[in-house]
Amino acid sequence: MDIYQTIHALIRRIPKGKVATYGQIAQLAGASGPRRTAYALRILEDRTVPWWRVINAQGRISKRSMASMKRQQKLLENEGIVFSKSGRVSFSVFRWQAKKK
DNA sequence: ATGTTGACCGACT
DNA sequence: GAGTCGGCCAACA
Repeated sequence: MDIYQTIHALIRRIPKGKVATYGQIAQLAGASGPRRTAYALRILEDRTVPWWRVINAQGRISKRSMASMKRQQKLLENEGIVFSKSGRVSFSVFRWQAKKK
């Protein structure tokens, strides 16, 4: 099980209606930096992984393509997540708190 | 081997 | 709030 599979498994644990940041996932996975999370999403093929619940540390959707950004925001809003006028998500309300084991 | 590229982040103007 | 900058380091050419 490589680091990317670990990251995918972690993202699967994010509950509906919550979000996590790249850095948060990377840290939980023991990955060397937030960019590993970004790469893990890039190579993602598993449709069961809720990739749209991963956003950047500014509470904003990271840019890959315009189409994917719109799609991601819509998916999150369908789960009850609210975006501010400036397109940001409030972490105090929607941030996923991973349980310690 | 060497150089470039990021679905990033935090600190700093 | 908006930019810049440097650090990060695996993947890729």
